[in-house]
Amino acid sequence: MHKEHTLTKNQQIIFDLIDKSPEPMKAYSILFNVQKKGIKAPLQVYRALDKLVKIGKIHKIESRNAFIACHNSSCRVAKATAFSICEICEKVTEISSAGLSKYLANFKDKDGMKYSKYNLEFFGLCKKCR
Amino acid sequence: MHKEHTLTKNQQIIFDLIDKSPEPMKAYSILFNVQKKGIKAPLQVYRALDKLVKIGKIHKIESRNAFIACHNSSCRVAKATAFSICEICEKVTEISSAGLSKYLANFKDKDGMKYSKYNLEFFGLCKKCR
DNA sequence: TACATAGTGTTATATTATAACAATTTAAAT
DNA sequence: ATTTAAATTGTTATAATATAACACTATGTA
Ligand SMILES: [Zn+2]
Ligand SMILES: [Zn+2]
Ligand SMILES: [Zn+2]
Ligand SMILES: [Zn+2]
Repeated sequence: MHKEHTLTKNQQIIFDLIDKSPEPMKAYSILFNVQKKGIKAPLQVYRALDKLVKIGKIHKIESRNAFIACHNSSCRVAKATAFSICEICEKVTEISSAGLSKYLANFKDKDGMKYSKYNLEFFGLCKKCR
Repeated sequence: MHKEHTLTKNQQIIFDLIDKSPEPMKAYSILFNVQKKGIKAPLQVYRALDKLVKIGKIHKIESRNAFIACHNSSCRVAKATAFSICEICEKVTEISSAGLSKYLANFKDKDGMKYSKYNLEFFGLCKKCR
């Protein structure tokens, strides 16, 4: 059993927004959307995002500078993430494949080193766009 | 045999700089370093970087917004990249593993879709920092 | 209570990246 | 050789992304 993090007000507002979004959200788009709830400055957004990433509630899509809610109960730690990204419609899906995560968690580089943390982004065309 | 790209003056200057650097370089650091050679504006740097990335001479380390020269003859196409990143000293190494690239090139998601393009970033501590 | 840790609100600023436009160079195609 | 298209350049301005610094408040814990 892992520890549940109680989100603060700002964290909850921002998580809810991202969680409801069908697509990854960018920081300033988040800011725009939560201004009516009293979150007025970029830092307030970035601080909440940092924390949410740290506890694994959301992930950052590095190639897009955007954030997506985690729907994969197995990666609460935010340390091993994989996504597929459509290069046309920008749809992003978190990949949850036991085989893939096992392979990557066990991967050793030339020096025999293992890495417990990674981020993988696949690019292609989604079903709709093909 | 693949086509050799003849670099333009700006592209060559910027590639040489990145290629000689022991660590990934950021765009504005590149700009600072090439100003004495007549490249004065960010756009001149970004345009060269875009092209160099496209032809696979350099790669972008997405999580660091930095650029590294490719020393892996097998990924000229810039479509399948993997790196290890030290979270302390920020050393970045391009991973060239036939097994890994084969596994990822053949990976199919839940819908049976394959992806020919991907970027993978491993995080950990390098030998020196452990 | 006292202390430490985390979160907040705010202003200002740093860093990363692109828009828009005019001119020039390069490589092909006729 | 001349025309044409594509790529590159130079330039100014601006957009988008992210952090520094400071004073203050809330929360948990000893
Ligand atoms: Zn996840
Ligand atoms: Zn799509
Ligand atoms: Zn490479
Ligand atoms: Zn290191």
